[in-house]
This record gives sequence, C-alpha cells and structure tokens, in this order.
Amino acid sequence: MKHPVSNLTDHTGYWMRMVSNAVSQGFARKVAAENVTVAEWVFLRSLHDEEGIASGVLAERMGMTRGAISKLADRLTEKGLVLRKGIETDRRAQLLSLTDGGRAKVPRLAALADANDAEFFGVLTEVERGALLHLLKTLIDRQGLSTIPVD
Amino acid sequence: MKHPVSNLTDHTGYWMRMVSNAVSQGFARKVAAENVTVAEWVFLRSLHDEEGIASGVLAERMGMTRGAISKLADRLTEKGLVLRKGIETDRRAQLLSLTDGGRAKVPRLAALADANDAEFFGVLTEVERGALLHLLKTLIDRQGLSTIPVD
DNA sequence: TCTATTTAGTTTCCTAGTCAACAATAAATC
DNA sequence: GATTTATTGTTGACTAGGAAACTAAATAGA
Repeated sequence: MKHPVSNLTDHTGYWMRMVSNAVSQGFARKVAAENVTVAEWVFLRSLHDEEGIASGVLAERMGMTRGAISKLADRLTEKGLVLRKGIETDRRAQLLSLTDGGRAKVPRLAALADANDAEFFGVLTEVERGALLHLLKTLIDRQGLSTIPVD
Repeated sequence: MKHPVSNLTDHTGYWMRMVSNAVSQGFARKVAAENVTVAEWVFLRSLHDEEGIASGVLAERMGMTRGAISKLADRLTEKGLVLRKGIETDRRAQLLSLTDGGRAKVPRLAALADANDAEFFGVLTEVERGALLHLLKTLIDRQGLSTIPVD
C-alpha cells in the first residue's frame, strides 16, 4: 500500500464530536426559545452562584477572551439581564451581577438544560450513563482540563 | 427549598463538551500549522475518498448550509487545493475534486488527526477506550445521528 | 410547448467569536 | 515621588458560519 490515510471515523474524537455537537445543538435550540445563547446561559448561571464576578475572571473560567466577555456583557445588559457595577478600590475594574430579570430567568434555563440532558442521555441505562460519566471525568482528570465549555 | 436550580456540572453534556472541545481545539491547533481549518480537513478528506462530489451532497453530509460549503470551496480553491468541475448533463451543477496539491496534503493532515487522537485518548487503557467508543456509538445509534462533525 | 415549479449554487446581511491595539488606572521600581 | 511596567476592560478589523434572497437552469404540468 502506498499511502495509508486514516479515515475520519478511525478517531474516537470523531464519534465524541458527533455526539457532543448533537447535545449542544439541541440545547442551543431550546434556549434560543428564551432568546438566549449557550454562552449567555453559562454567563448567567455563573453569576447566579456568585454575584459580582470580575469580567476577567469570568473570561478565564469560560475559556473566552476578555473581548468576548465584554461583548457578551453588552448584549446581556442590553437585554436587561445583567448589571455592571463599579468598585471603589480599583477604578478600572467592574463586577458583573444579575438583575432581577436575569435572576428570574436562570431557573427556566436550568430546566431546559435538565430536559435536554435527560432527553439525550435518557436512551442509556443508568449503568451506561454512569460508565460514560466516569470515563469523561477520567479523561478530564488525566488531561487536567478545567475550562467551562461554552459553545 | 425555593428554587432548585441545577448546576452546570449536573449535566452529562457539560462533561462531554469539556472533553470534546479539548480534543477539537487541540486538533484545530495542529492543522492550523498546515494552514487548514477543521472544516477544511473534513472537506478535503471527503474528496479524497470520493472524487467529484456535488457541493449540495457535501453540505448535507457535513451538516452545513450550501452557502457555507460554497465559501469553503472558495477558500480551498484559493489555496489551490480544490477544483470545481462543470458537468455536461446539468449546467447548474459542479463537482468538487482535489488538485494534486490537495491530494498530497491529505496524508499529512490524517497523520495529525491520528496523533491528536492518540495523544488525547492515550491516557485511557485499551479497555476504557473501547468502552467509551461503544457508549458513544450506542448513543449515536439510539439517537439516529449521522452528520459528520465539523467544528 | 410554454409556463410554473423545483433545484444547484452564490451572494448579502447578520451573529458571535478571536486577535491585537488601545486608554485608563494601579503597582512596582528607581 | 516620578517613571516604568502591568493589568482591566473596550474597541476595531477580521473570520467562519447561518438564513434568506437571488440567479440560472432543469423538470413538471397544462
């Protein structure tokens, strides 16, 4: 044989991406009905746990650039879901927090996330699902991954 | 309890996406060194197997719009990797195929894909890797997924 | 046949990111 | 204390994709 060129389907990453994209696109479609993107959902959910995050910190956690977070914050402010608050001790910095509307939106979005996950992984048995989760966490641990997936 | 809002980490899709994004971004970084994107890789690899694909067919398989494929073909033609050929029986249609340069590039890209997969999933044992693959294919089967993942 | 509909691919406008330059401010160094 | 350096967030230019309008050509229907 001259050139043993591997197939797309030879890679585990191919199958992983096929599944992952389907889950993610399904969720994106659901939250779009609430006029929110997946990145916006992660942003809002993060602020729900921890009011007053600096935008740089959020950028770090979400694996996005500060520029992207800046624009994301613009859009969410525009939609009335997020507020930027100045801080006395550093006039460059700002802390991001939810408006009442933003806070009210989070449980509805969380319910969509629950439904999407149940719908998608519900075709597995409890044992299969546990095994999958264990394998994923093993990979994450051994590869030292940590950034919150956003897209 | 008032509002039982699930955490981001409560969903299997969250962990799946974390892993999948890492694999995909690693591969994107590798092929960028060959001046190619992941979508371009899938495009080239598809043409390598089957010369003369209609762009609409490719759009279908890759789960992209015809518009996106049109632009992708533009870029690859610009780079001298792909050719559009007219066809006698239908003057609207065109068949896409690789140039010699495009054909020569595929094995190098395939090697990068092999390396990326090995690097990423190499931290699993053969048994673990087999189990993961089986679970992914089970999901794909039960959910009826088929489009080639591109991003 | 000739008109209406469908189909193949392109183009335009829009979105959501990156990257790199930037302004304002804070911190470090001399 | 003045100056250099680092840090925070924003901006502008660019990229890759989707949605829908569009063009040209083929097919179906009367």
